[in-house]
Amino acid sequence: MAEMYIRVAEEENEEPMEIPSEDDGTVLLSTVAAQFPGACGLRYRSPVSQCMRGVRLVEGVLHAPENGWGNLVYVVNYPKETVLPDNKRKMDEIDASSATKIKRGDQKTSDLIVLGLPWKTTEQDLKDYFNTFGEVIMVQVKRDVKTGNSKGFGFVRFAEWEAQGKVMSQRHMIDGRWCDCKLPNSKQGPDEPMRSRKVFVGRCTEDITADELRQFFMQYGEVTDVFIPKPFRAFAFVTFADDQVAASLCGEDLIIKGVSVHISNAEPKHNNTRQMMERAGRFGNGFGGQGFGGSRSSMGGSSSSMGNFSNFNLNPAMMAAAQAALQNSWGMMGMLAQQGQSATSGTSTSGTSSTRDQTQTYSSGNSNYSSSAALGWGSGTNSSGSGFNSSFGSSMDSKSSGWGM
DNA sequence: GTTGAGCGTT
Repeated sequence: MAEMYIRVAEEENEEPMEIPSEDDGTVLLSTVAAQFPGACGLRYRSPVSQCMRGVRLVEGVLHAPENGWGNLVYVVNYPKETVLPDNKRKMDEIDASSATKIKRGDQKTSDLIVLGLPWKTTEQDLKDYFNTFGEVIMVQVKRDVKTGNSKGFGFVRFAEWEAQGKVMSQRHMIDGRWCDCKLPNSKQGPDEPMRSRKVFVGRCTEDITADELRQFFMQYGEVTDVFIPKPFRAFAFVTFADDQVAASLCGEDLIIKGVSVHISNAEPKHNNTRQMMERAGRFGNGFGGQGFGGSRSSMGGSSSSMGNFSNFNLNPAMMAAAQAALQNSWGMMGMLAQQGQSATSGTSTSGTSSTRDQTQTYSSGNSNYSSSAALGWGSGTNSSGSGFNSSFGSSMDSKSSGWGM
Protein backbone atom coordinates (compact mmCIF):
# COMPACT_ATOMS: atom_id res chain seq x y z
CA MET A 1 0.00 0.00 0.00
CA ALA A 2 1.25 3.42 -0.86
CA GLU A 3 2.32 5.73 1.87
CA MET A 4 -0.59 7.58 3.35
CA TYR A 5 -1.35 9.89 6.21
CA ILE A 6 -4.25 10.08 8.59
CA ARG A 7 -5.37 13.28 10.21
CA VAL A 8 -5.04 13.44 13.95
CA ALA A 9 -5.87 16.23 16.36
CA GLU A 10 -5.88 16.85 20.05
CA GLU A 11 -9.52 17.93 19.96
CA GLU A 12 -12.25 17.48 17.41
CA ASN A 13 -12.14 21.01 16.05
CA GLU A 14 -8.46 21.71 16.30
CA GLU A 15 -6.11 21.78 13.38
CA PRO A 16 -5.12 18.20 12.62
CA MET A 17 -1.63 16.90 12.10
CA GLU A 18 -0.94 14.29 9.46
CA ILE A 19 0.43 11.05 10.84
CA PRO A 20 2.01 8.44 8.57
CA SER A 21 0.58 4.94 8.29
CA GLU A 22 2.49 1.71 7.95
CA ASP A 23 2.77 -0.20 4.70
CA ASP A 24 -0.14 -2.45 5.63
CA GLY A 25 -2.45 0.49 6.23
CA THR A 26 -2.30 0.34 10.00
CA VAL A 27 -1.02 3.17 12.16
CA LEU A 28 1.29 2.56 15.08
CA LEU A 29 0.24 4.01 18.38
CA SER A 30 3.87 4.88 18.89
CA THR A 31 3.78 7.03 15.77
CA VAL A 32 0.83 8.89 17.20
CA ALA A 33 2.54 9.19 20.56
CA ALA A 34 5.64 10.61 18.94
CA GLN A 35 3.56 13.67 18.07
CA PHE A 36 1.16 13.48 20.99
CA PRO A 37 3.16 12.22 23.95
CA GLY A 38 1.05 10.14 26.28
CA ALA A 39 -1.50 9.17 23.67
CA CYS A 40 -3.08 5.79 24.31
CA GLY A 41 -5.54 5.53 21.42
CA LEU A 42 -7.68 7.28 18.83
CA ARG A 43 -11.36 7.96 18.39
CA TYR A 44 -13.43 9.57 15.65
CA ARG A 45 -16.96 10.71 15.05
CA SER A 46 -18.82 8.21 12.92
CA PRO A 47 -20.40 9.90 9.91
CA VAL A 48 -23.21 7.37 10.17
CA SER A 49 -24.11 7.33 13.83
CA GLN A 50 -22.67 10.73 14.71
CA CYS A 51 -21.30 9.10 17.82
CA MET A 52 -17.67 9.00 18.80
CA ARG A 53 -16.13 5.65 17.97
CA GLY A 54 -12.96 4.09 19.19
CA VAL A 55 -10.30 2.94 16.77
CA ARG A 56 -9.38 -0.71 17.15
CA LEU A 57 -6.08 -1.06 18.97
CA VAL A 58 -4.27 -4.39 19.09
CA GLU A 59 -0.89 -4.55 20.72
CA GLY A 60 0.08 -1.04 19.83
CA VAL A 61 -1.28 -1.19 16.29
CA LEU A 62 -4.24 0.98 15.30
CA HIS A 63 -6.49 -0.57 12.68
CA ALA A 64 -8.51 1.45 10.20
CA PRO A 65 -12.31 1.46 10.45
CA GLU A 66 -14.00 -0.89 8.00
CA ASN A 67 -14.11 1.65 5.20
CA GLY A 68 -10.55 2.75 5.64
CA TRP A 69 -9.13 5.77 7.39
CA GLY A 70 -10.72 8.16 4.91
CA ASN A 71 -10.47 11.84 5.48
CA LEU A 72 -11.84 11.89 9.00
CA VAL A 73 -10.10 13.69 11.80
CA TYR A 74 -9.05 11.28 14.51
CA VAL A 75 -8.93 12.55 18.03
CA VAL A 76 -6.22 11.53 20.45
CA ASN A 77 -7.16 9.61 23.57
CA TYR A 78 -5.15 10.04 26.72
CA PRO A 79 -5.25 7.82 29.74
CA LYS A 80 -7.83 9.47 31.95
CA GLU A 81 -7.21 7.36 34.95
CA THR A 82 -5.33 4.33 35.88
CA VAL A 83 -6.34 1.37 33.79
CA LEU A 84 -6.86 -1.39 36.24
CA PRO A 85 -7.58 -4.91 35.20
CA ASP A 86 -11.18 -5.65 36.08
CA ASN A 87 -10.34 -7.82 38.98
CA LYS A 88 -8.49 -4.99 40.65
CA ARG A 89 -10.79 -2.09 40.12
CA LYS A 90 -10.98 0.22 43.07
CA MET A 91 -13.00 3.31 42.44
CA ASP A 92 -11.83 5.18 45.49
CA GLU A 93 -8.22 4.92 44.41
CA ILE A 94 -9.05 6.07 40.93
CA ASP A 95 -10.94 9.09 42.17
CA ALA A 96 -8.15 10.01 44.49
CA SER A 97 -5.54 9.76 41.81
CA SER A 98 -7.37 11.69 39.14
CA ALA A 99 -8.10 14.41 41.64
CA THR A 100 -4.50 14.89 42.53
CA LYS A 101 -3.48 14.58 38.92
CA ILE A 102 -5.02 17.89 38.03
CA LYS A 103 -2.12 19.76 39.51
CA ARG A 104 -0.50 20.33 36.14
CA GLY A 105 1.80 22.65 37.93
CA ASP A 106 5.16 24.13 37.18
CA GLN A 107 6.18 23.33 33.67
CA LYS A 108 9.72 24.47 34.05
CA THR A 109 12.22 22.69 31.90
CA SER A 110 15.28 21.01 33.26
CA ASP A 111 18.46 19.66 31.81
CA LEU A 112 18.13 16.34 30.06
CA ILE A 113 20.96 13.87 29.94
CA VAL A 114 21.72 12.58 26.48
CA LEU A 115 23.08 9.05 26.67
CA GLY A 116 24.86 7.09 24.00
CA LEU A 117 26.44 9.87 22.01
CA PRO A 118 29.05 9.02 19.43
CA TRP A 119 32.48 10.06 20.59
CA LYS A 120 32.76 12.47 17.71
CA THR A 121 29.55 14.39 18.43
CA THR A 122 30.16 18.03 19.30
CA GLU A 123 28.04 20.54 21.11
CA GLN A 124 27.30 22.19 17.78
CA ASP A 125 26.06 18.85 16.44
CA LEU A 126 23.81 18.47 19.46
CA LYS A 127 22.46 21.95 19.11
CA ASP A 128 21.77 21.50 15.41
CA TYR A 129 20.00 18.24 16.07
CA PHE A 130 17.83 19.34 18.98
CA ASN A 131 16.91 22.69 17.50
CA THR A 132 14.33 20.91 15.37
CA PHE A 133 12.36 20.17 18.55
CA GLY A 134 12.38 23.62 20.05
CA GLU A 135 14.62 26.38 21.23
CA VAL A 136 17.77 24.92 22.71
CA ILE A 137 19.13 27.06 25.52
CA MET A 138 22.02 24.86 26.63
CA VAL A 139 24.02 21.94 25.33
CA GLN A 140 27.03 20.21 26.80
CA VAL A 141 29.16 17.28 25.79
CA LYS A 142 30.94 15.84 28.79
CA ARG A 143 34.60 15.27 28.16
CA ASP A 144 37.58 13.80 29.90
CA VAL A 145 39.44 16.70 31.40
CA LYS A 146 42.85 15.39 30.40
CA THR A 147 42.26 14.00 26.94
CA GLY A 148 39.32 16.08 25.88
CA ASN A 149 37.63 12.96 24.62
CA SER A 150 33.88 12.83 24.84
CA LYS A 151 32.51 10.64 27.59
CA GLY A 152 29.65 9.66 25.34
CA PHE A 153 26.98 11.64 27.07
CA GLY A 154 25.91 15.22 27.37
CA PHE A 155 23.12 17.50 28.44
CA VAL A 156 20.54 19.59 26.69
CA ARG A 157 18.04 22.12 27.94
CA PHE A 158 15.04 23.44 26.06
CA ALA A 159 13.16 26.66 26.47
CA GLU A 160 9.79 24.99 26.12
CA TRP A 161 8.31 22.29 28.26
CA GLU A 162 6.61 20.78 25.23
CA ALA A 163 9.89 20.31 23.43
CA GLN A 164 11.36 18.61 26.47
CA GLY A 165 8.43 16.23 26.70
CA LYS A 166 8.65 15.29 23.10
CA VAL A 167 12.39 14.77 23.21
CA MET A 168 12.08 12.51 26.23
CA SER A 169 9.34 10.47 24.59
CA GLN A 170 11.42 9.14 21.75
CA ARG A 171 14.85 7.88 20.80
CA HIS A 172 17.24 9.96 18.78
CA MET A 173 19.52 9.06 15.93
CA ILE A 174 22.49 11.34 16.41
CA ASP A 175 25.51 11.02 14.15
CA GLY A 176 24.63 7.41 13.47
CA ARG A 177 23.85 6.16 16.97
CA TRP A 178 20.61 5.80 18.87
CA CYS A 179 20.61 8.03 21.91
CA ASP A 180 18.24 8.36 24.84
CA CYS A 181 17.27 11.57 26.56
CA LYS A 182 16.17 11.29 30.16
CA LEU A 183 15.85 13.26 33.31
CA PRO A 184 19.26 12.97 34.94
CA ASN A 185 19.47 11.18 38.26
CA SER A 186 20.00 14.45 40.03
CA LYS A 187 16.62 15.66 38.84
CA GLN A 188 14.77 12.44 39.33
CA GLY A 189 11.54 12.99 41.19
CA PRO A 190 11.01 11.76 44.72
CA ASP A 191 9.13 8.55 44.02
CA GLU A 192 7.62 7.50 47.28
CA PRO A 193 8.60 4.16 48.69
CA MET A 194 6.98 1.25 46.94
CA ARG A 195 5.65 3.50 44.28
CA SER A 196 7.94 2.49 41.49
CA ARG A 197 6.93 3.51 38.02
CA LYS A 198 8.89 0.61 36.63
CA VAL A 199 7.80 -2.98 36.18
CA PHE A 200 9.78 -6.11 35.60
CA VAL A 201 8.70 -8.11 32.57
CA GLY A 202 9.69 -11.74 32.95
CA ARG A 203 9.59 -14.60 30.44
CA CYS A 204 10.35 -12.35 27.50
CA THR A 205 11.41 -14.05 24.32
CA GLU A 206 14.24 -12.81 22.21
CA ASP A 207 12.01 -11.71 19.36
CA ILE A 208 10.14 -9.18 21.44
CA THR A 209 11.72 -5.83 20.71
CA ALA A 210 11.85 -2.77 22.91
CA ASP A 211 9.67 -1.02 20.43
CA GLU A 212 7.05 -3.73 20.60
CA LEU A 213 7.09 -3.63 24.37
CA ARG A 214 6.59 0.10 24.26
CA GLN A 215 3.73 -0.20 21.84
CA PHE A 216 2.11 -2.92 23.84
CA PHE A 217 2.33 -1.24 27.23
CA MET A 218 1.30 2.12 25.86
CA GLN A 219 -2.30 0.95 26.07
CA TYR A 220 -2.11 1.09 29.87
CA GLY A 221 -0.50 4.49 30.14
CA GLU A 222 2.38 6.59 28.95
CA VAL A 223 5.59 4.61 28.69
CA THR A 224 8.71 6.60 29.47
CA ASP A 225 11.35 3.91 29.17
CA VAL A 226 11.93 0.37 28.00
CA PHE A 227 15.05 -1.55 28.86
CA ILE A 228 16.10 -4.90 27.46
CA PRO A 229 19.43 -6.18 28.72
CA LYS A 230 21.92 -7.31 26.17
CA PRO A 231 22.78 -10.05 25.64
CA PHE A 232 19.35 -11.61 25.82
CA ARG A 233 18.30 -12.52 29.34
CA ALA A 234 14.57 -13.20 29.01
CA PHE A 235 13.39 -10.17 30.90
CA ALA A 236 12.88 -6.48 30.41
CA PHE A 237 11.91 -3.35 32.28
CA VAL A 238 9.15 -0.99 31.33
CA THR A 239 8.76 2.38 33.01
CA PHE A 240 5.51 4.30 33.00
CA ALA A 241 4.89 7.96 33.60
CA ASP A 242 2.39 7.02 36.28
CA ASP A 243 3.26 4.75 39.16
CA GLN A 244 -0.34 3.62 39.51
CA VAL A 245 -0.25 2.15 36.06
CA ALA A 246 2.85 0.21 36.99
CA ALA A 247 1.31 -0.96 40.23
CA SER A 248 -1.88 -2.06 38.52
CA LEU A 249 -0.01 -4.41 36.22
CA CYS A 250 2.06 -6.18 38.82
CA GLY A 251 1.15 -9.81 39.13
CA GLU A 252 -0.48 -9.97 35.74
CA ASP A 253 0.33 -12.45 33.02
CA LEU A 254 0.03 -10.62 29.74
CA ILE A 255 0.18 -11.94 26.20
CA ILE A 256 2.58 -10.14 23.90
CA LYS A 257 3.02 -11.54 20.42
CA GLY A 258 1.54 -14.78 21.63
CA VAL A 259 4.00 -15.00 24.50
CA SER A 260 2.84 -15.03 28.09
CA VAL A 261 5.02 -12.63 30.01
CA HIS A 262 4.86 -12.06 33.71
CA ILE A 263 4.75 -8.61 35.25
CA SER A 264 6.12 -7.93 38.66
CA ASN A 265 7.54 -5.03 40.56
CA ALA A 266 11.01 -3.92 39.59
CA GLU A 267 13.45 -4.10 42.40
CA PRO A 268 15.72 -1.18 43.05
CA LYS A 269 18.74 -1.15 40.88
CA HIS A 270 21.57 -2.45 42.94
CA ASN A 271 24.37 -0.07 42.30
CA ASN A 272 23.57 3.33 43.58
CA THR A 273 25.36 4.17 46.76
CA ARG A 274 23.14 7.07 47.59
CA GLN A 275 19.98 5.10 47.16
CA MET A 276 21.30 2.27 49.20
CA MET A 277 22.43 4.64 51.89
CA GLU A 278 18.93 5.91 52.18
CA ARG A 279 17.62 2.45 52.54
CA ALA A 280 20.26 1.58 55.06
CA GLY A 281 19.38 4.70 56.95
CA ARG A 282 15.75 3.86 57.00
CA PHE A 283 16.58 0.39 58.09
CA GLY A 284 18.77 1.66 60.85
CA ASN A 285 15.96 3.80 62.10
CA GLY A 286 14.15 0.72 63.07
CA PHE A 287 12.01 -0.10 60.13
CA GLY A 288 12.38 -3.68 59.16
CA GLY A 289 9.36 -3.61 57.00
CA GLN A 290 10.12 -2.30 53.61
CA GLY A 291 13.79 -1.53 53.46
CA PHE A 292 15.22 -4.87 52.57
CA GLY A 293 13.92 -8.19 51.54
CA GLY A 294 11.82 -8.02 48.44
CA SER A 295 9.23 -10.51 47.46
CA ARG A 296 11.81 -12.77 45.94
CA SER A 297 14.27 -12.65 48.75
CA SER A 298 15.62 -16.12 48.90
CA MET A 299 17.40 -15.61 52.15
CA GLY A 300 16.08 -18.04 54.62
CA GLY A 301 16.11 -17.38 58.25
CA SER A 302 13.86 -16.23 60.94
CA SER A 303 12.53 -12.77 61.10
CA SER A 304 13.81 -12.64 64.61
CA SER A 305 17.21 -11.84 63.20
CA MET A 306 15.79 -8.43 62.61
CA GLY A 307 16.29 -7.88 66.25
CA ASN A 308 20.01 -7.59 65.69
CA PHE A 309 19.62 -4.36 63.87
CA SER A 310 16.52 -2.71 65.01
CA ASN A 311 18.40 -0.43 67.28
CA PHE A 312 21.52 0.69 65.61
CA ASN A 313 21.88 4.32 65.07
CA LEU A 314 23.59 6.19 62.35
CA ASN A 315 26.70 8.00 63.37
CA PRO A 316 29.19 9.29 60.82
CA ALA A 317 31.48 6.33 61.25
CA MET A 318 28.68 3.92 60.62
CA MET A 319 27.68 5.84 57.59
CA ALA A 320 31.21 5.71 56.25
CA ALA A 321 31.44 2.00 56.87
CA ALA A 322 28.10 1.47 55.28
CA GLN A 323 29.10 3.50 52.30
CA ALA A 324 32.19 1.40 51.80
CA ALA A 325 30.27 -1.80 52.21
CA LEU A 326 27.58 -0.70 49.87
CA GLN A 327 30.05 -0.38 47.06
CA ASN A 328 29.82 -4.10 46.59
CA SER A 329 26.84 -5.85 45.29
CA TRP A 330 25.96 -7.47 48.55
CA GLY A 331 25.35 -4.17 50.20
CA MET A 332 24.74 -4.27 53.91
CA MET A 333 24.76 -8.01 53.84
CA GLY A 334 28.24 -7.96 52.43
CA MET A 335 29.38 -5.73 55.21
CA LEU A 336 28.02 -8.09 57.76
CA ALA A 337 29.34 -11.11 55.97
CA GLN A 338 32.84 -9.74 56.08
CA GLN A 339 32.89 -10.02 59.80
CA GLY A 340 33.26 -13.73 59.45
CA GLN A 341 35.53 -14.24 56.51
CA SER A 342 38.36 -12.86 54.53
CA ALA A 343 36.61 -11.14 51.75
CA THR A 344 38.11 -12.28 48.52
CA SER A 345 37.38 -9.73 45.94
CA GLY A 346 37.38 -10.63 42.35
CA THR A 347 34.93 -12.56 40.25
CA SER A 348 34.05 -9.71 38.08
CA THR A 349 30.66 -10.78 37.00
CA SER A 350 31.36 -9.44 33.55
CA GLY A 351 29.21 -6.54 34.41
CA THR A 352 30.16 -4.40 31.49
CA SER A 353 29.03 -5.88 28.29
CA SER A 354 29.20 -2.57 26.66
CA THR A 355 27.07 -2.47 23.62
CA ARG A 356 29.03 0.38 22.25
CA ASP A 357 30.68 -0.45 19.02
CA GLN A 358 33.41 2.02 19.57
CA THR A 359 36.90 1.63 20.78
CA GLN A 360 36.63 3.33 24.12
CA THR A 361 34.95 1.56 26.97
CA TYR A 362 33.88 2.60 30.40
CA SER A 363 35.80 1.06 33.21
CA SER A 364 33.47 -0.31 35.75
CA GLY A 365 35.00 -0.19 39.15
CA ASN A 366 32.73 -2.81 40.58
CA SER A 367 34.37 -5.51 42.56
CA ASN A 368 31.98 -8.11 43.74
CA TYR A 369 32.47 -10.34 46.65
CA SER A 370 31.99 -13.93 45.84
CA SER A 371 30.95 -14.75 49.32
CA SER A 372 27.95 -16.93 49.56
CA ALA A 373 27.52 -16.17 53.19
CA ALA A 374 24.33 -17.74 54.30
CA LEU A 375 23.36 -15.10 56.69
CA GLY A 376 20.02 -15.60 58.21
CA TRP A 377 17.84 -12.78 57.12
CA GLY A 378 14.22 -12.23 57.59
CA SER A 379 12.34 -12.39 54.39
CA GLY A 380 11.48 -8.82 54.93
CA THR A 381 7.94 -7.88 55.57
CA ASN A 382 6.94 -8.94 58.97
CA SER A 383 4.02 -6.87 58.02
CA SER A 384 1.44 -8.69 60.00
CA GLY A 385 2.86 -6.90 62.98
CA SER A 386 0.58 -4.49 64.69
CA GLY A 387 0.69 -1.26 62.81
CA PHE A 388 4.43 -1.36 62.81
CA ASN A 389 4.71 0.13 59.38
CA SER A 390 2.01 2.65 59.62
CA SER A 391 4.17 5.68 60.13
CA PHE A 392 6.74 4.45 57.70
CA GLY A 393 8.82 7.15 56.18
CA SER A 394 6.86 9.96 57.59
CA SER A 395 9.79 11.44 59.37
CA MET A 396 12.23 10.66 56.66
CA ASP A 397 13.42 12.90 53.97
CA SER A 398 10.86 11.88 51.44
CA LYS A 399 13.10 13.00 48.64
CA SER A 400 15.02 9.83 48.71
CA SER A 401 13.41 6.52 48.84
CA GLY A 402 15.71 4.20 47.02
CA TRP A 403 12.99 3.48 44.56
CA GLY A 404 13.86 6.35 42.36
CA MET A 405 14.93 4.20 39.50
C1' DG B 1 18.12 -18.46 31.05
C1' DT B 2 12.53 -13.91 35.82
C1' DT B 3 15.96 -7.85 38.28
C1' DG B 4 18.90 -2.75 34.43
C1' DA B 5 24.86 0.95 31.72
C1' DG B 6 26.76 4.95 31.16
C1' DC B 7 24.67 10.72 35.24
C1' DG B 8 27.03 16.79 35.30
C1' DT B 9 35.20 19.41 37.73
C1' DT B 10 29.30 24.52 37.76
